[in-house]
Amino acid sequence: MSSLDHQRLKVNRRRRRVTISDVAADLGMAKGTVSRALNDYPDIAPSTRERVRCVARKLGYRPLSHAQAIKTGRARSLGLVIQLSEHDAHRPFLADFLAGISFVASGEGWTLTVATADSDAATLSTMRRLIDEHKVDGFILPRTLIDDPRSALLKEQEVPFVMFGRTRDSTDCAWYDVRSEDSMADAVQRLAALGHRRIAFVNGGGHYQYSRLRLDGYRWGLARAGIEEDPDLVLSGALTPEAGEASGSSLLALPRPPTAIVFAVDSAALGLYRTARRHGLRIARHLSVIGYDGIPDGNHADPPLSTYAVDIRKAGERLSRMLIDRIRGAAPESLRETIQATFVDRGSIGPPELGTDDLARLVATGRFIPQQPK
Amino acid sequence: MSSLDHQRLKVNRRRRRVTISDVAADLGMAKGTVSRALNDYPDIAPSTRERVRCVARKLGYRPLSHAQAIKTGRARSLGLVIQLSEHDAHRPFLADFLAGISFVASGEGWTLTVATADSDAATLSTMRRLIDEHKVDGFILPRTLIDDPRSALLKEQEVPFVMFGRTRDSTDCAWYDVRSEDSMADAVQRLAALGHRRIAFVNGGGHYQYSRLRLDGYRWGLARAGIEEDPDLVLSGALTPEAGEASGSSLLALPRPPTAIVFAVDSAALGLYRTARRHGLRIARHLSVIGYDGIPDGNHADPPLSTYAVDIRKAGERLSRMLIDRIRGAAPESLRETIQATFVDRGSIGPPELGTDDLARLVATGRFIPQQPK
DNA sequence: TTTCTTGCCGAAACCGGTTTCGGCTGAAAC
DNA sequence: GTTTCAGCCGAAACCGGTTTCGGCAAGAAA
Repeated sequence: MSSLDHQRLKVNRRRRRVTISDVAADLGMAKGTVSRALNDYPDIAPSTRERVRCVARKLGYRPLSHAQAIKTGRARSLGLVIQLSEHDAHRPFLADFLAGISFVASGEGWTLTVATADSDAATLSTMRRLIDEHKVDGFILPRTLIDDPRSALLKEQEVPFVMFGRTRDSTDCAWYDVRSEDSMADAVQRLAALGHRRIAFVNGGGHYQYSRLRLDGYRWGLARAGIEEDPDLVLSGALTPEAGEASGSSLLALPRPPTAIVFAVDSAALGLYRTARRHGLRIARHLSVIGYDGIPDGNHADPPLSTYAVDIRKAGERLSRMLIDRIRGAAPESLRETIQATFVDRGSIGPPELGTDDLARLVATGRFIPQQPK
Repeated sequence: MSSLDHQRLKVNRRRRRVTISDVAADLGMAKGTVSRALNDYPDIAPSTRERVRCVARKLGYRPLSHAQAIKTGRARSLGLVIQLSEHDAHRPFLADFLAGISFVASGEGWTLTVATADSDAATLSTMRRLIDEHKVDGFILPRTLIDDPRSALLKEQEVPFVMFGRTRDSTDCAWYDVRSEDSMADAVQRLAALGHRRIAFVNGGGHYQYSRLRLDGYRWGLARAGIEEDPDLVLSGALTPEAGEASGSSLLALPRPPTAIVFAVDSAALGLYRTARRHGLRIARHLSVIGYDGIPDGNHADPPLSTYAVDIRKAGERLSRMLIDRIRGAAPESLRETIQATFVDRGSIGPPELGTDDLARLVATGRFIPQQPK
């Protein structure tokens, strides 16, 4: 490389970028040939391909992604619209989720476009904008609902997508999901194995697909443990510590309260600690509790909350991988995976120290008087 | 609109998108004229502009962002590279931060491109890739270091950026920052007003700019309260609960332990609760503690951690706004803002029940103060 | 009336790539 | 010695926009 070339390189670096024409000129070839060589077209001689590669590297050529996109119709970008209206048990995991997605995407030379929205309508209109301007080639849909309007939109617009979580109608859908129902069943069986017979279940929000599944799991667990379901012991709609606290209170106010409670959501489970404190009960000794999600807060509770942890980073990686495959033309049916959460016992469960009747008496005579024993 | 047009519209919606040429053809104009009309060029008659607007809307025309980018050199995308190796006090806030950025960006028709990295080197190479492929027009730099290699790179490449946090050399830098030093000073003064004279400070990581500033703030606070600094009472490097717990232990082991501790980082402050529990001390009664960040976990501690909360969503909004202005040509010097965190007293501070000597004796004798039964 | 603006728009170049098409070359087949 | 046919590459069209430039018409100035 002559010193003049060096100079030009410096100047290019500053003001003008190295284009494919620069590479072609340096090689004395047509720019179309350079493009084909770099994109592994079969009608390019291996020696030529190598020569082109070499010069391109030497000049520091990087194709302009949007210049490619205009002809290929591919922005090489994955879309993720995060809706953060409500409780958001996934909030603490967002960083890991993004890390997983971004890791795989970067490896393939793709990028991640993130937007946020505060309602279903806003989510849809944001997605529509991203589609219209063709900012992204496909979407990852977190937190799938039972009937998800997003998948309807994307199917209609023929935009590829993958879902994190299953949905009711999953025709033409690719998805990745954690089999939380299995964890719920596992939780019940563990508690039963410790000697619990009155095991309650506090579910999360109703319109999420996972709520339905987790309730199923709870029932399987009961069935396998040979325990008959008591409808009084099943509550739902608890996504926050406050709601969890309230659920706990009403369960303890029952004539025959549970000695163990399975929560579908960790953050609700944390609310039970307050309930227990108010009643002078010790978690694990008087009242066993298992959550689900593996949120970090659980570690700071006393005793730390036993829960099922989800490898959310891996979920991001897999979803990213699947979406890219999907965009490249893979059939949605071929892109479906489930995984298990892993149980982490941090000490919030144990054999019941008191039976349900003793527990009821303790609660009743405590500082807190239950509303009305029915 | 004829039914044939309707048909074509449908077909377009499906397979081919509406291009500017379609709009031009419908109007019987040149596509250049349409482009100028839509972009508010002055050499277009108002009536024509209106007519073009109308037809464009009718046909549902949306310009392809990367087709524009090729000529304008603007991808209309903001870049954010998140580095999540270490403690990450900002992790719980990531969602809000993204929401803030995304909110303003969307409003201007821009998008947010997010990438993650696990080291300084990876961060830089990721940024380089985004620059080379011109995926983004500028960057938001979170967690500014004292000497930040990212700003060096961006200055050299002449890529616009805004920093969240100040840095040592801020020439040509736009930034937004929370004056955490003021909060530290405020914390010390509050504690002094409650009667504390032995007030310790546990700092965060050394290479962050904020660590230096917060230490300054602590000192101002001492000076204003008329307390002389005791070097024994200043520790640093505590970013996690574990580190906070250790810092707390070593402070309590001093001959004249502090009766109050100011932490630069909430998550470290939470570690002190464990220390206190181990020593049978009650937070607020025997040991006052103030943190900084306002992480949600603090709410679940017992008693909840008093801290300084930062409006991270607003920070995202402002940074987004500033970066867009910067990309549009505003001078970096004109884009600098600071804001105050707000104190939230949740009950982890109070007047010292014991003097430093009594406290030392209590810790030394290891006499456990039983928790009073309900 | 002629000339000079000025306003407005069409035509075409351009941006930086990709893809199609056709022609040239050399070796194998006839 | 032709003919055929890959293999390989150049030329040019194309993608969907933006921007430059020049020309026409109407109105103002001479």
